[in-house]
Amino acid sequence: MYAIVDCNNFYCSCERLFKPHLDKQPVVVLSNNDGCIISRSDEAKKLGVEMAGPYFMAKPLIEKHKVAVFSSNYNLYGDLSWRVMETLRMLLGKHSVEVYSVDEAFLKLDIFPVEELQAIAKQVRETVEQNTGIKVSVGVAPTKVLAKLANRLAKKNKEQTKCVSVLDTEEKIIEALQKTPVEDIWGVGRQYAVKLKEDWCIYDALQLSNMSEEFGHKYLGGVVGKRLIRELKGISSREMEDELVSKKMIATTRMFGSPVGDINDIKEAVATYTSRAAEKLRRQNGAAKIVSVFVVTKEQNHSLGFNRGGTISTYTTLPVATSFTNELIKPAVQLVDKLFERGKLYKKAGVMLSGIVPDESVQGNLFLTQTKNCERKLMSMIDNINFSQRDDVLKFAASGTTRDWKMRQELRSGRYTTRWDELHEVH
DNA sequence: TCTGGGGTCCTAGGACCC
DNA sequence: TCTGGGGTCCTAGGACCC
Repeated sequence: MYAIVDCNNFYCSCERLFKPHLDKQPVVVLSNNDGCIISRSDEAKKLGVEMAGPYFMAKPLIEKHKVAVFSSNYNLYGDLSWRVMETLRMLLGKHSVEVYSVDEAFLKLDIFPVEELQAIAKQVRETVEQNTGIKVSVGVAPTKVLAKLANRLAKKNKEQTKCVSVLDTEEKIIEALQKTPVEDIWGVGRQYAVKLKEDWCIYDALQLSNMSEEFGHKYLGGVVGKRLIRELKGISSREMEDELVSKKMIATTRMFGSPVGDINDIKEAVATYTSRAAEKLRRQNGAAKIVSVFVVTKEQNHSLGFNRGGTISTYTTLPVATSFTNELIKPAVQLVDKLFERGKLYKKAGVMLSGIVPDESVQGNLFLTQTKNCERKLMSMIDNINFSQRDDVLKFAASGTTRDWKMRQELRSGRYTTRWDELHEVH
């Protein structure tokens, strides 16, 4: 049996932890650049504030009901996430915990008798709340997909379920399948949902679970779809995965605070994003061989509806994989010259590092020149200082100093748990 | 005026090889 | 008139996730 543990309205809960007067008050958290709404408290949901909706469109509603609004504060969320995951590892042993996202983890519960699962799930929920202040919901079932389904139902009906739902009998599974619309199944996105309903008249998970594996393979993305159908039938087909220690691709991309038309601003932004991506690369002891850069133009199109704008990208392959910021910034900035067109306005840029290999020489390498080893020490010093002081105390000149393009983040709360100078004060 | 960021996996199709 | 079969590797693009 598997469990999925999912933090309730995670980002909003993090904000509330340090602002207890907001308990029971509507709260929302915005995406980067204060663009969209990415987390809502139950009260905000009830008011009709929509998930992933643009902030400016929800603003009248938000102001009318005095909803508390926060820019996203990833330092805070990341740290609280770590505390939640540590609690789970402490309870079940680290080999039974798979961190799936910042606010979700799968647990493998095979060692427990089925009749104890309800109590265990309850204990998990209570311990996490006790230790971290974060409320979670727990769904338990024979497969990961069914566990997600259980979790969703637990959350939907908090009073009755107390945020715990265990599908330990055939009847409970069928009932849960029946109650789940096809678009709410984990692994069915917008496209497939439309196709299932329009082409096949499949509206709920029970109907989908009665389809054949071949159907899944043919119409829901090959082996992925086949696996999905099997999981719905109760045949576990997604095992626990090892924690993804090394990423295959590392990206840093941002919207600009306002549209940018100056190539030098774009170069500064790209240099900054490259520095950040290189930091992530070094954290996993990797070195990258491919540097890609993309820019997104601001659409001149005034037609109704939201236009995603055109993305233009290009990449370069380095002769030798590297993790040194300076060696990555140079090619990245050169790529901007290839992409930039004078007279156009840009709203976003990004850097991606791929072709990632383990940086063998990280332990020191006899054949490495002395200067390389010096550079490596320099990089690790920069990382340490930036980490312990504040972001970007030390940066490369190419990143610029004025940063006119920097994203908006006007409503961010303090980084209470990761910065001494922003420690929460109680008066 | 104003719509995020960071990932994964899979498939199809082309280039190339023997 | 008529021109194989099997494999690998790479890339672009689509779908999904939170």
